[in-house]
Amino acid sequence: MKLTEAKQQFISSWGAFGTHWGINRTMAQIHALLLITPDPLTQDDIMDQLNISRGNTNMNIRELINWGLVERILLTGERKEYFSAEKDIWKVIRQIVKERKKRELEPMLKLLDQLEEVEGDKRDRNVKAFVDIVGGIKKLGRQADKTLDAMIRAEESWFIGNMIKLFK
Amino acid sequence: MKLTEAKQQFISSWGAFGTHWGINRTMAQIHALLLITPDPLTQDDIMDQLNISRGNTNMNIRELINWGLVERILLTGERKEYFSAEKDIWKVIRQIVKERKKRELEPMLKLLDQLEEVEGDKRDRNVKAFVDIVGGIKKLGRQADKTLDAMIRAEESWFIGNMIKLFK
DNA sequence: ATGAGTTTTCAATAAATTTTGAAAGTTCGA
DNA sequence: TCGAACTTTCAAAATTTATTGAAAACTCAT
Repeated sequence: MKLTEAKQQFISSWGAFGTHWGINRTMAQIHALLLITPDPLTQDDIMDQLNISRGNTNMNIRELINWGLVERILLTGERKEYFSAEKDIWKVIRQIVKERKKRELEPMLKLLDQLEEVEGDKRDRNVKAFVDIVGGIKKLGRQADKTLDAMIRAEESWFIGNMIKLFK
Repeated sequence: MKLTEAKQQFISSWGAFGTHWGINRTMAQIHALLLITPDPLTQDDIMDQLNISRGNTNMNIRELINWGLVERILLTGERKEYFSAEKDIWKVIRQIVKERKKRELEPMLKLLDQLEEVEGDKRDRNVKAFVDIVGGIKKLGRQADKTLDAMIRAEESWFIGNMIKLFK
């Protein structure tokens, strides 16, 4: 397989993959393109390579920057902004985990705390079923929260080493 | 908070949560409703409680069954089908992980194997960047695959116990 | 201060996804 | 075999989400 074709495949698959995880196709594709490109790219480079409009490109680059996955690079003497993605996949994963934890897991746990305080007799099977489920989700959520915290702090070698020990 | 209100909140939050993970709102809401309802429900019960059409209800129940999260229950002497969700959250999570692994991680790893065999001189920085990224994703993906396998096989107590030991 | 180069915004449009509901299909007791 | 009860399908409609592109805003060397 030629490099050009392989790149194309990678970008398109990464885009499709993203849509299964609540990330929009274009954002994932831009990320993919920046991942496999050793040098920083400008907005125009990205527009040209992915055939997307300026507005779309701009909006999704900014979103990637918000996620901490892409950084703006200013080359001295150049007017244009360049963009570059973190290439260390372990760092990428940790960054994504960190953001999703903050955006989704933490608010969810906060909500569950409130819902668990529902009024009513625990002997009512409806109340019991509700409290049991909410409690169960909370317990697992709390554990996930701690585990992910540790993962975010961990070094790749430490993490993988421990995982292998734990699960082999 | 009253039970009715709490249920409503839970269903609606679970639905919103689902959309961040590539799951459609209705499917997540039906799942939520079945989770917090101790007794099996019919299609009509679900339609009424969530205010959705028959077709929509039917389609999403079937999808939940495909995911192994809901089961069809036939009560003797009743014509109607009833539906009930697995209530053990740990089992629910394992089931979801198992399915997503099969549907997404495994095909992705297969693709990466192909892409890594790109033609070209490794001294070309473009080829090198591509191969490095693909290789890196593959390595982490492989580890995730193994780890998730172990998790799927694990008992909750074993899993959480180990996690606590590992990460505290 | 000017204006060429560049980035950002956002209303309009397009595309993708979800939902509806009526019709077709199935099942089963009598 | 019939038909009532129930389930499934799917084309059309509604809704949601993504994309465009032109205009506005910004930036900086002169």
